[in-house]
Amino acid sequence: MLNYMVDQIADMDAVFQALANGARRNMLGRLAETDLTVGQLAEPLAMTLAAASKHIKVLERVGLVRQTVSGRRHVCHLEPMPLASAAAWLRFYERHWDERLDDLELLFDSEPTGDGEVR
Amino acid sequence: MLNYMVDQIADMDAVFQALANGARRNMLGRLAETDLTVGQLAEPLAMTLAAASKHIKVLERVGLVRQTVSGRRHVCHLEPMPLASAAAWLRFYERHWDERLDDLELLFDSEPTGDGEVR
DNA sequence: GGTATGCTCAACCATCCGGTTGACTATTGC
DNA sequence: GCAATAGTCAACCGGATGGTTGAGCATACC
Repeated sequence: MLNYMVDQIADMDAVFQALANGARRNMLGRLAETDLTVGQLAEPLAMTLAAASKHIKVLERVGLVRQTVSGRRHVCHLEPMPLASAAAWLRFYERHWDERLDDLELLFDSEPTGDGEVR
Repeated sequence: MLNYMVDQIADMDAVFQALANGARRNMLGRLAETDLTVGQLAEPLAMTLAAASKHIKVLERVGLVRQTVSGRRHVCHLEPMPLASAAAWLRFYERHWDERLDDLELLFDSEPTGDGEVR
């Protein structure tokens, strides 16, 4: 019943699209620590303020960021729920990569001279 | 140390980009059940074989699908590891949406006439 | 009041994306 | 051998993306 809410927050295409950009993932990562202004988000990202502002609007449109104006500063806040729905989609495939990793471990275990060093 | 391998498989941008399309996610979902040919993957997806072929190539480029030719049929096989690296990136944010869901539950618990029905 | 700061908006540009069509290759079945 | 089947490839097209510049608008500071 909570899952229903999680799934409805934004459509998958747009969420994954929003995540398909390093600058935006960088922003999300830093917003996970604390709220930041547009300028602070832009600062380490070799691009103009206008470009950063557009990235933030992409994140806002899919519900990943909420922006509140405080004086002349626009403060951004992480809204994590769309990430939960993306994670939920991925979780369906977990058994597949688990099997794959089990196979790998089996391979390592049967390695005769293995000392933990991979290659 | 296995994580190292998982993270290296493909760059995040491309993986999330590949997932940012419903047709491609549909393909992955069905490949999770069983291997399928290009034609079988295309069949339920209102688009030409050529378009489907291009989607499959996107999935191949990021390592999500491996294609083997068998006669005139091209059989596609799910390669799940890039999904694991996407999931790993998302897992970092899990605590955020967990907190958020806890807040929601708290809200529901304090609801005076709550009977479990969400609107 | 006047100037610097923080940010948005609109216009523009090059590139990418998702789709089509048409031509082509290779296999299969009669 | 010939026609049908299964796919790929290249060219093209319209719309989305990711960036820039320049203008404009509030707010903060002296």
